[in-house]
Order: sequence, then structure tokens, then C-alpha cells
Amino acid sequence: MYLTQKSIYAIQALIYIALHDHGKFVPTREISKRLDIPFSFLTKILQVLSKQQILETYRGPTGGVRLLKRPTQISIEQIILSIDGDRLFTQCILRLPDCGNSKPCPLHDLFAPIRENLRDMLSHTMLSLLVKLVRENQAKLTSISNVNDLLRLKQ
Amino acid sequence: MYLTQKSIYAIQALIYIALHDHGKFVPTREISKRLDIPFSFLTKILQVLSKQQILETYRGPTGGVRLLKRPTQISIEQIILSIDGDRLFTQCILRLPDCGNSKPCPLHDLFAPIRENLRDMLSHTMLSLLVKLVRENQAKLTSISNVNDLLRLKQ
DNA sequence: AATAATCAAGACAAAAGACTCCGAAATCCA
DNA sequence: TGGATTTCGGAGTCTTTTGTCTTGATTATT
Repeated sequence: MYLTQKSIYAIQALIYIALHDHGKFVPTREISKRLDIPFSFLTKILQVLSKQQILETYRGPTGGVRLLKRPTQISIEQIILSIDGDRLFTQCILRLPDCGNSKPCPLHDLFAPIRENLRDMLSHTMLSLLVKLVRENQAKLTSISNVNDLLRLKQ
Repeated sequence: MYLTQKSIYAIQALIYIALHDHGKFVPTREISKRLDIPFSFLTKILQVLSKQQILETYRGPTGGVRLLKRPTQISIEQIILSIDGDRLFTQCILRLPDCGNSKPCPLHDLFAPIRENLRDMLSHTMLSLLVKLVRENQAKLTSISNVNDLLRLKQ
């Protein structure tokens, strides 16, 4: 509804990567299994995040993906912008192509502030906060697993 | 993004119908042409609004659709609920099936108030307000036409 | 050098959303 | 009564999003 599945997977994967960021590369297969994200779909998403300089990839054994920035420097807005573009933050709710302050749709004046709130919230929310909530078990990353499942070593 | 195309068409069509509500039925074909909405698609949408008791239909020459309620009694939330259901107002931004106050996703606490704002805004915004804005030419219903095009008699 | 583990990339398939078509039923009017 | 105009309802098509499969390139380990 609000986000595409791609953006959702991207946010979940980045939280997982940040949770396991000890300098080593995290394999995509591991992320895929733990978060139940289709592997080949996930690789494409991580490739985009790699081109956006949010993470780097490394091939071969011991390979995988690794953050290029600290979680305190990655906003959720930035992740969404990398994957979905700015549609969520700019598009008219009635999808009029030229809706704006000069040619508003009938809902523009009421909707624009809400859209702005959403953007502000997401631009001020850093990956580090979400990681903290998950690590402290105050939030869940998937419907099934808790943080202990996610942090446990490979089985 | 936020709304499905169906809901958008429903809102536009209801504004158009309210603009032309002089007791007569407005033919679907006319709405379709004036608002550039695919005719056969629009008929299905109007059928749903008819089952929801928002409008009534009438067949044959001089037939069409007509509001069953006054525009002051039809909220935009109600239109969206009729067509899309309550996904926009209830679904988790990360689409976790059981996200809520007890099992929140990492964005729940920040996102839920924004989703509530949107719902409040749409539940307090009545069709009559949007009609007023369009009639007074303070807002546009489509990217091309202004209110004079919409109010002009059949050409 | 051989093997295994990993990402890269393109073609393909399935699902969902958006839209079309067609025959039938209702209604008006000549 | 017959033809024109409209909605009704079901099936089907098209497009976008989501997900799969296969082959190839890179790299660590033995």
C-alpha cells in the first residue's frame, strides 16, 4: 500500500545486516533464509543498494554484503528513495500529474501536510534506531522470529 | 501508491455526480468521457458504490446513476472503505501480519499516528467540501478540464 | 589446479491490478 | 411491439509487480 515489497525487503535486510555487522560480510543467502525473502529477488535489491553506496558486496567464500555507512547515517527515507524513488513523498493522492499549490486537486491542501509528516518522520528515523528496537526485543522484524532467532549462529 | 486506481476513479466520479445532481440520473458514459475514465471499468466501480447504498442506478434511456445520500453525509473515508477496504488505515507499513501495539514492527510507533492522521482527515472530509472546491474553481478534478468544461451541457 | 561458495545478470513465470468485451436485462419512446 | 439506450454480470486480456531459474564471474580453501 504505502511501500513496495522491494522497499520493505530493503529495510528488513538492512536492519538484519546492521544487527550482524562485525566487519565481516553477511551472505545474501543467510538474510534470505532468516527473513524469508526470495533469494534472487533479494540479490537484485541489494545490488541497487550497492550502486547507491549504502552497502558493498564481495564475491566468493566469506563473501556477502556489508554496510558502507554507519546505521546512524542511513535514514529510512534514503532507503525508500533508493528503491522506490520519491513517489511516496511527491505524488498526488488522486494522481493528477500537475497537482501542486498552483493547480491543486481537491484533496491537496489537506493531504500535503500528512505526506510531509510521513517524509519528516522517515527522514529523521535512522536505521540505528530500528536496529536498537529489534536488538532490545521491543520490535519484531518478521512475524515469526524474535531477535534471538535472528542473532543465533548459522544452524 | 496510497489509493488504488479504483478508489481514485470512485472519488472523481462521485464529485462529478454531485456537481450534476439535479434529481436526474447521470449516465455512466458521460462521466467516463468527461473524466477520462475507462467506461467498462467505471461501471464496475459504480456497481460497488451502488451495493454500498452510496448511489442508485437506473437502466434504460434517461438512466444512469444518482446519489442516495447528500454530499454532506458522504465522507472520503467511506468511499475508500467501500472500494479498497480498510487496508490503507490498518495495514502495517512493513506488512507484518500481526503488527500492533503488542507485537510492533520497528516502525509501528512512529507510523501509526501518521496513519491515524490520514484516517481522521479522510473521515472528516465530506464529498460536499470537495465539490465546493471544484465548483468554485479552487481545485481541479482532472489535469485537463476546469469546472466550466465539467458543467457545460452535453456537446 | 580443482572445488566450493558467493555475487551478477538476464530470461522467464506467476500473481495482482487495471482494463475490455460481450451477451443479457431493463427501460423509454415512437 | 420493436428499436434504441442504458445498466448488469461474467469472462477474458493486458500490464506491472513480484518471484524463479539458469548461467557465468569472482574468490577462498585445499
